[in-house]
Amino acid sequence: MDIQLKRGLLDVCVLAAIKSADSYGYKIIKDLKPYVELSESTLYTILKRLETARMLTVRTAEHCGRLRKYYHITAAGVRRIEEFKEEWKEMKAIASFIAKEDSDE
Amino acid sequence: MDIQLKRGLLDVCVLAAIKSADSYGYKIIKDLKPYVELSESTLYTILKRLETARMLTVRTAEHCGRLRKYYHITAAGVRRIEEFKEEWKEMKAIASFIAKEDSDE
DNA sequence: CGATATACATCGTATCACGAAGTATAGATT
DNA sequence: AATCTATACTTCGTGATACGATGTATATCG
Repeated sequence: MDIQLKRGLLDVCVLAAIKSADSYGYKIIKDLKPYVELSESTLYTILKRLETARMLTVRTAEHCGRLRKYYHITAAGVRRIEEFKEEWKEMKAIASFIAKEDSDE
Repeated sequence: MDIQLKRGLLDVCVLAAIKSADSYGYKIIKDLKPYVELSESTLYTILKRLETARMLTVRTAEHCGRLRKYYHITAAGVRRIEEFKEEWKEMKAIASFIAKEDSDE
């Protein structure tokens, strides 16, 4: 899949992945795998960015001797998802414009 | 609308805008305006990129004393649109994942 | 004991959208 | 005649971003 195309989805995907239950980096990657592939470096960049934007909070916890950083969505993060849903309507309009132009020869 | 979100659409939008009939910069911007706003600097960057990728060809013509560069889509450009339609299916799957995660509280 | 999975971090690079600023002409308004 | 607006294309610099490469460290399994 084209990198440019999925760009705008990634942040919201990560937010969606932690929305119902707090999660951590490695798990987020595995959970999202069926929908979008994203590398570790990409994910940690995103998590850092979302944290700076206060769309999530972090809590470090030990799990079987290994450290884990659990991410928790904030109200701002939830709002971001809602905002995305609105933007998605515009996206659909654009996509149908493309399909329309393509159909009439 | 979020810049990142529309990124992947822009190239294909421009291709769609010239598909049924050759067009030129200024007209493309006006034609796309109802769907996506894009500045001149953005458009000309895109046109240059698509030309380099051989997805369109350029022809300069005079129109009432002013120069116009008419853009014509190539077979590769048409294929790019087809490819987009496939990618769009994946995009829809991702968007419904986001909506799903968001709905079950 | 070595391979694999888990878990996180950092650096550098390439791609890209866009604002700003510039050049130039035609037609309308004052 | 002068000014404004629309048309039309160009270039430069910047900030945002995805990602490969590389590194650290531990647990588990064969």
